[in-house]
Amino acid sequence: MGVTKTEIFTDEQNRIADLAKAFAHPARVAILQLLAQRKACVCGDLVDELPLAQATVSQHLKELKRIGIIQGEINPPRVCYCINETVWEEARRAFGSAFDTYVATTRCC
Amino acid sequence: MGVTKTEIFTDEQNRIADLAKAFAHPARVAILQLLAQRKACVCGDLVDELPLAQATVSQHLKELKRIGIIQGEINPPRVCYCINETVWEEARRAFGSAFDTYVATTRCC
DNA sequence: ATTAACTATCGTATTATTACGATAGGTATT
DNA sequence: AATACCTATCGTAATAATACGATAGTTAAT
Repeated sequence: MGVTKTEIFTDEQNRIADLAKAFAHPARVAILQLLAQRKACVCGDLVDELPLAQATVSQHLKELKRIGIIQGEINPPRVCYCINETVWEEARRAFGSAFDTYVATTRCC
Repeated sequence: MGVTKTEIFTDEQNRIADLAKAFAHPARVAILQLLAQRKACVCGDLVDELPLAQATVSQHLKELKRIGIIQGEINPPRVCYCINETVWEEARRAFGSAFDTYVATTRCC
């Protein structure tokens, strides 16, 4: 995304932006929905479910892992992915409180 | 962000991704925080608050307007921006139900 | 040992994003 | 009318993101 001067923003703002990136692509939304719905971890089944190349899915999984919202356990030759509950709750709270800062009082425009 | 095959995903998935983009950059998080906190609309004060060029702030505002989460009322020579309550609530519900689809039961990996 | 199956990574083409200076266009003030 | 002020847009450079084929590396099965 171009340059993004992260140093001029607070850690909280940068973290929220990063957590939002987890949901900022429909493929990642789909992956997170699949992982959230199935109690059992889906592994490479994700590739079958999504009309994307294996390399592309793997790339999205890598991004989600970087953010921390999912985790993978290597179980060769497969890898088992699942939601990282801690980060999931962190994201829930972060967005929750972000939305709560707006109290709909009087309109202005 | 490259190509993004939106046509292979559901409308809901694409909408969530779009709403997430509103928060997927720290500058936009900062803008939304300012607009949410102040009951009165901040206008070009945003440019003073953020250490970014006026053109850059305007570009972020345009993106937030495209998503619909903010709205601007032209009041020349100023423009008054504020949260669009409808879309704000839409986003709250969308993320809320997204997070609720995950019920922490048994771990798998 | 070969083969098959599953993933991650590399390389690369294409497109999107970010940032900013410069400019244009609007209104209010002088 | 000229000026000052505010904001949007244009043009552009730099960088990030998306997607995929090809390849490499792993383990299980033959």
